[in-house]
Amino acid sequence: MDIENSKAQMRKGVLELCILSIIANDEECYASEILKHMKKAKLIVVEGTLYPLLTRLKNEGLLSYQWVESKSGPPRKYYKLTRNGEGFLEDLTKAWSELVNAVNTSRKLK
Amino acid sequence: MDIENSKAQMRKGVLELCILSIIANDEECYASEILKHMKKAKLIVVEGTLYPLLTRLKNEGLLSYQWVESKSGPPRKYYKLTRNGEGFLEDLTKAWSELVNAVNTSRKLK
DNA sequence: GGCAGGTACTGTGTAACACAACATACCGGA
DNA sequence: TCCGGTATGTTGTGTTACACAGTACCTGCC
Repeated sequence: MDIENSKAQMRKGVLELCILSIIANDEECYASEILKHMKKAKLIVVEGTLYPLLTRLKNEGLLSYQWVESKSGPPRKYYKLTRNGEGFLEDLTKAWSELVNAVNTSRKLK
Repeated sequence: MDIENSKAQMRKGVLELCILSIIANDEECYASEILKHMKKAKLIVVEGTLYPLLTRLKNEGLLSYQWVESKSGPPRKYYKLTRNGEGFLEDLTKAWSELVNAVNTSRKLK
């Protein structure tokens, strides 16, 4: 195991949180936009990872989507958070900050 | 997927970092002590998770251990970081703070 | 018609952890 | 001496989620 692997491992756990956050901030967006945003935040993800995740979140009732015509290709699925999704994102955000605290605690524990 | 599942998922990625941090701070410790520390930091892990991980880290040359007699049971394996382990922990710590920044960025991105 | 680019989807593999059962060593009391 | 309980360490199986690479389809343009 090298450091790249460990970084990928840490990233895994927060994908859900990041994707929901990005959708929440954008009001509405489609997969390629999400990918761009994540890339901007230095969280590299590929399409094959993102699409199944979006589908799963939709099936769980956290996201809904809408087909929108595009001028430069096939129509796009614009996602937005459902009410459940908003609640879940709140819980997730709280869990995240608790985790950050827990990790920092374990790093200082004597 | 419920919130507990997501929390578990986030926790997975940081186990390595936490365990190495705890061992680094304690100079030397054995599995049960690590479990106690993690519990104190609200990072619940069970033995069946910890032991294989310690073995893996040892095989990768990040940890070394030493048998030490105990007054209240069988001998214990006291782990400590190797020089490689110290370097790896530094990298991991850096990766962690980068991740925290990345997540926070994605949460504020507009 | 065919080519290029953009968008969405799928199938297979891998890695890591959860869980539960098992193995061994030590100690104290009957 | 034997037995039970506790502390420590180990192993095997299952689940889950993501990576990766390939596929499908639509659109516009030459």
